[in-house]
Amino acid sequence: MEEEGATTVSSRVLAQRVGTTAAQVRKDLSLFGTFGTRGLGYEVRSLRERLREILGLAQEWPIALIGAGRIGSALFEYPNLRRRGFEIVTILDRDPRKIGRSWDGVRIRSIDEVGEVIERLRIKVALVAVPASEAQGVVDRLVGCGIRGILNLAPARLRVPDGVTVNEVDLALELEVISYALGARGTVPGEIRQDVTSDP
Amino acid sequence: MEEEGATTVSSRVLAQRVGTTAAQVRKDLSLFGTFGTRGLGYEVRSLRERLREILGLAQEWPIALIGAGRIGSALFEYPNLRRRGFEIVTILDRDPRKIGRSWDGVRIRSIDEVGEVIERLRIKVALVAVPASEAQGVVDRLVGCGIRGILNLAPARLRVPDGVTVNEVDLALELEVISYALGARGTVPGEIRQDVTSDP
DNA sequence: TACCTTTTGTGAAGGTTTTCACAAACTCGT
DNA sequence: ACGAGTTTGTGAAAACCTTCACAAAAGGTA
Repeated sequence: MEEEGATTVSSRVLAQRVGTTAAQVRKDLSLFGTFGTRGLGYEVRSLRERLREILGLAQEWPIALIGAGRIGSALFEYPNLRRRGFEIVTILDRDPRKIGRSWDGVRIRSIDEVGEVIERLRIKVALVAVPASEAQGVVDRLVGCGIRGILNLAPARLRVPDGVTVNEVDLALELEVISYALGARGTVPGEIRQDVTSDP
Repeated sequence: MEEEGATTVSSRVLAQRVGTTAAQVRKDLSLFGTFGTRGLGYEVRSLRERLREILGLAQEWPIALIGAGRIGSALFEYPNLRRRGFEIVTILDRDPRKIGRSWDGVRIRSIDEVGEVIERLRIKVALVAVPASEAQGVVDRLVGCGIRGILNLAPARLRVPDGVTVNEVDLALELEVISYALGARGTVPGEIRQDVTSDP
């Protein structure tokens, strides 16, 4: 919206863009303080800035990529991560044939160096892209070295201690969600919705 | 559990495995019918079979992969999709240098053939892995050809008509969720939980 | 068969989230 | 400076979801 030249935006327009209702937008924002001006709406630039603060996106996050296979490679080349403030600053793998190579200037290191690297680069978040069978072991080591957040792409349910945040992405599961939605003949609880705003 | 030799399982054990409560498991299942035997629990094999039916996973789903770039390639090689009943049976791209090549026996075709291919192979679900700027255009064509479900990996918000199911996966967004969770000083609504069962 | 144990299925209670609706606060044009 | 027109922030109501708790139904045992 900033790039489109808008200086101000209403809850109704925001809701339309993100697919929810105006009341929801206002309630959600109100949980963090008061952002808008009555009769006018929200000032785009300052709203953006305050949301960035709240979401913890005012800083750059250095990321460790664990697993230099197909998926790891695709993630590394994915330009969107960097654009959104997440930079993969180290790559760790187990395979001796990969260790020592570089991707675009970033050395692939042995997973055994995990502690040293994480401390030196002050890494708090890791992207785990290893086979499912190795995921739990890798995660245990990461947590042991002080990693606080993990985005897990391996189709494995991970156990982590309190205080560590795990977010799982399982593409097969996402396809299963679609499969269920398509199969739902008639009306079944849990149908996929595509909401549109409606406020006076 | 079937592989582990269990023939029967209680709601409590199921809950532990998936990270919820026994009551929740029972309520959820009860929405679709009655599955268990009082005093004994659920028969593993038949529960699995009925859940597969409900989720629409009793069939194999042929999938169209749109976009033969890095991400498309990683998806294609991702063994988990096939294991879970989703098989990529055609690959479509726009780049003439890629069209005509094959990945593991699957020809990369021109996006212009989309209608013909989808009809011939009876494809209902597509995996969209194209740049964000092209996503909406591609999706419009897919929907026009009768695609009913889309798993979108492009970081773009898609508009589709009613009756088409879209599921978006945005890795940067998932990292932002972690960023927020780590930043949350003290207790803030929406904290990440790691539930464990507790039932008498 | 009778009784004890286990575990489901499910109303009711409790809790959370979303929507409604409106006073208060602001802008803008005159 | 004033009045008409917007739009926020938010209590209250409605909707939704989860947990509780227990009768009912089964298996096992003697």
